[in-house]
Amino acid sequence: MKSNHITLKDIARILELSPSTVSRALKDHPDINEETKRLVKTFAKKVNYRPNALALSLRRQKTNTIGLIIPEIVHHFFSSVISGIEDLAYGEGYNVMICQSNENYQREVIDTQALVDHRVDGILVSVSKTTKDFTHLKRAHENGIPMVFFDRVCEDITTDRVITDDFKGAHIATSHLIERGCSNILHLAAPQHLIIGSQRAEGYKQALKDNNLSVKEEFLIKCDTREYVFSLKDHLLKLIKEQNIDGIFAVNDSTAIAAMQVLQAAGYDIPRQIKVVGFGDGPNAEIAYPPLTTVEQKGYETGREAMRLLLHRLENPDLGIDYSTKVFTPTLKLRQST
Amino acid sequence: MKSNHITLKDIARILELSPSTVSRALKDHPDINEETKRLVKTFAKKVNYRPNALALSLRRQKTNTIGLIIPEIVHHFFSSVISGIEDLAYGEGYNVMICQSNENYQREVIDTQALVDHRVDGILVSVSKTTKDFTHLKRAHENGIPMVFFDRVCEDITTDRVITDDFKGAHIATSHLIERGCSNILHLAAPQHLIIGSQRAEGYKQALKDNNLSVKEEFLIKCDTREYVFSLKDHLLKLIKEQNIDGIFAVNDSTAIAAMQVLQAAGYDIPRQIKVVGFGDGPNAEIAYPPLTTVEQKGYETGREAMRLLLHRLENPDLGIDYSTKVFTPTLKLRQST
DNA sequence: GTGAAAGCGCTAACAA
DNA sequence: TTGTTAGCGCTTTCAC
Repeated sequence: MKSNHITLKDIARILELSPSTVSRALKDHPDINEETKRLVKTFAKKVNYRPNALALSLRRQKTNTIGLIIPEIVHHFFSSVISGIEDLAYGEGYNVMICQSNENYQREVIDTQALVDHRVDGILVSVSKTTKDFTHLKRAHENGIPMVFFDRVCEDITTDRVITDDFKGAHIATSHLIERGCSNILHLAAPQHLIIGSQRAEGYKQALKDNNLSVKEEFLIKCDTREYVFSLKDHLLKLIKEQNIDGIFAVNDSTAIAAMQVLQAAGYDIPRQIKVVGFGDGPNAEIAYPPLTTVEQKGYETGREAMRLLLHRLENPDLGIDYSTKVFTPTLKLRQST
Repeated sequence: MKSNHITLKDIARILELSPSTVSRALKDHPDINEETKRLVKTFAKKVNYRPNALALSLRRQKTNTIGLIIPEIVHHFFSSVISGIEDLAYGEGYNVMICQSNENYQREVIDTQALVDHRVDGILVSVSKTTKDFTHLKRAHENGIPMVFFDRVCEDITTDRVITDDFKGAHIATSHLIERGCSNILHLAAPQHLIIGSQRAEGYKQALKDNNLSVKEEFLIKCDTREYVFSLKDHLLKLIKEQNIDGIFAVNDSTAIAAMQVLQAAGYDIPRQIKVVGFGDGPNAEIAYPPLTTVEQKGYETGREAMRLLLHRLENPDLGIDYSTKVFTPTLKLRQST
């Protein structure tokens, strides 16, 4: 029972026809005899013939495959993005080659390489947290591979982009805390070299300024994972107590939820004593106790739009440098943590 | 700036050498002049030459790609499986082509087709909930493509398998509830045509019998998603009240957590009045209120082991029908919901 | 030490 | 209406 894929040539030999006739018969070429067509098609179906996609791609110089480089599939936002991409891609006859960089620069470089090697028709990418050098992506782009960045973009490469208005999202979240009466607001932030990190921090700062609250650098803490929260626990609790913190805006939901758990364990009542807002609105937000008020980020739509832009470019190869940026404006999802 | 991948032939032409010489030079063939080698290699590096993986695969009759068919990436268990698979695959020079069936039979058929078309060297698969006909997989398997089932297996196809001892896991969970004093235990179950569904139900029943508790069919409710819980809310609350339910064993964590939320909203105290156990131990379990006692299922290890079995088979094509089944025995993760 | 030629599976221009 | 040929990018046998 070894690998025995039947080829077009096999069919030709058995049916005593030429490969080209078989090829044409299978794709209903007008000047093939109806009789022959029927013969070929029936036989092909019977032996379950499937054309070799590799050979096709090589021939056509088109793989009908698009590459996706994504930081971590476990995050709900990213897995929603994948669904958005796939749903559109499938409908258009494209396959998606998913690579998980695991937030690891080295892996991202290898992934890019692999996609280029496989001659994908285009690449969708959200860069890893640890990526600071973009030559691997630049090279692929200069090589002529259409590329669309989503969520975590690289500003050095001019191309299509799909982003969330992180500044606005953070501004909304922080303003909401202020409206609810908070005046000493902590921000648990992502690394500032990531645009989403700095934009969310800027939105937070601007909201404070707009409400005549002072911006204190020590209120902006680099801490963007659940684990990070637990490792900074003592520092956070000390700061919260000494500075009378009454609101926290975290750069993502799991950080926000971990913060709530640490605070509750220390005896704080949420939202009475401290109010918390997250960012993302994954399923965790509903499960958290209390359910988390958070900024709703549209993963599925982001993926879909990124794929749409890429398809548009693939179908119009002469678009040139007419790049577009799609911005999703997030909204606040009110729950009981504020 | 159009697609301009440089080929081996291009290099040969520019360097005024034959393609074969360039090919050999690049792979350090012994009888190529050192001088020539240096020349070729330097030039190849300079122009960033990358061999076309498609051409290579076609030539070698091996793609070094394995296909993965997975129900839903959003579930933590499955995304962990992916990581386990990828980590091993990468190390061995394999790429993974991930297809998400979305629990949809039609999609699973198309995915299988696509993987066969791409001539993947092997397939790892966990079947969708809605799949009842397995001909698509059978055909691929009979075509000689090595296949490993994980978690949700198909019993009709004899091949390598990686599974969790679902019976045991359910038995442990239910016994734990009984030990904690529960005597009227509900089971929120997965569809019974899925082996994991029936095995977990059987484990639940057996635990009841082993403890001289009666098995009531109306205590076994088909309900395996968060949404399902909310739609059955009234029925569940009625049943719980009328039958004095004091324990719930749910087939997965999100169902368990949703049940806790419904119960709490109805005024029940967990774990005092009703104790709840889940299955899976994803990150939700820690976030839930109260944190969820659950059966720990090893996603990463499952993926890794499935990939290991597949690699073993790829490297030993003459293994024949010497199939193996790896069973992971789950353990109980104690938290505050029981 | 290097090159010519054939072939992996497929298609399409050109011939018949 | 069907067949022949060449070629997509690569490797490898055989010849020189």
